[in-house]
Amino acid sequence: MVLEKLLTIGEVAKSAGVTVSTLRYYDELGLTPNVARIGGNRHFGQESIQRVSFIQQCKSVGLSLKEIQSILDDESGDWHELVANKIVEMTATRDSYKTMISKLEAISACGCNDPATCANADRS
Amino acid sequence: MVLEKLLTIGEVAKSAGVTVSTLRYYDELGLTPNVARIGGNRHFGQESIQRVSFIQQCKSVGLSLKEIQSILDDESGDWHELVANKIVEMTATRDSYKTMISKLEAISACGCNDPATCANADRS
DNA sequence: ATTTGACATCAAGTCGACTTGAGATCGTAG
DNA sequence: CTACGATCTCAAGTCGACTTGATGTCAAAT
Repeated sequence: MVLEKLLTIGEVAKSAGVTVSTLRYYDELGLTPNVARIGGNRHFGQESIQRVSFIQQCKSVGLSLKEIQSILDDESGDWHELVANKIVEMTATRDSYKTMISKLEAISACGCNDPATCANADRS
Repeated sequence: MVLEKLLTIGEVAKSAGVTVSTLRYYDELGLTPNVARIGGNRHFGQESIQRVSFIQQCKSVGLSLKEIQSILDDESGDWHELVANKIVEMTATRDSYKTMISKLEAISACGCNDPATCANADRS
């Protein structure tokens, strides 16, 4: 393989769109492997940018850092199950969202201005 | 109107499926209006149960207590906009979820076991 | 008379994901 | 050699939504 240029923490931060403190925090948690120390300073492989972006994507859909870690570290294929469960969860959330929307819209039409107790809201 | 029986904090907690501490906390934030004090003790109107359940529903779709408060307190119709924005947000989340799923499934098929950097993942 | 149970207040603790701040050190340009 | 910006560590702070703990009051049951 070709020698790849290692990146400073600042470069990774800029490319991945996170702060350097966040990167140190991730490193501390072991979310970024292959971090070389040269004179105390961290040096990241190129793949780190993709990896950190992936973490952000996962976070944006509601995964915790712990869950993300178990996906990234997985040796056993467990993340398939984890992801499957998350899909179910997410679908449920979407459904209750729909319910709430129509509830609110019914109340909106009613004009009573009390979302919580409006009679129109009961056709769930 | 008919005289309604007021409920103790314990009764509301049981019916709405939350702890009494949570109810005290909500009361402190002003999320439960019409709380009468009789000899120091809180007494809630019947509607409190629906109201608290409504709050739980909203929370479950990702609204913060502040946002919920602005829906419940709203005089001006602003909550329509708030809800509309949340729908957009939620839809976006769902979309990125889909993207992530197919990404993970592609990697799963590949077997390289590095979700973050798998080449198969790039057909976003 | 005392114990029990439900209620009260108030301060402090918890958890996750960071951020902020203080003070030290690295690496490079002049 | 010095100055500068980027980096380092470590401790503490932040925010939201509660929970936990200490301590106190009150009414009803034993």
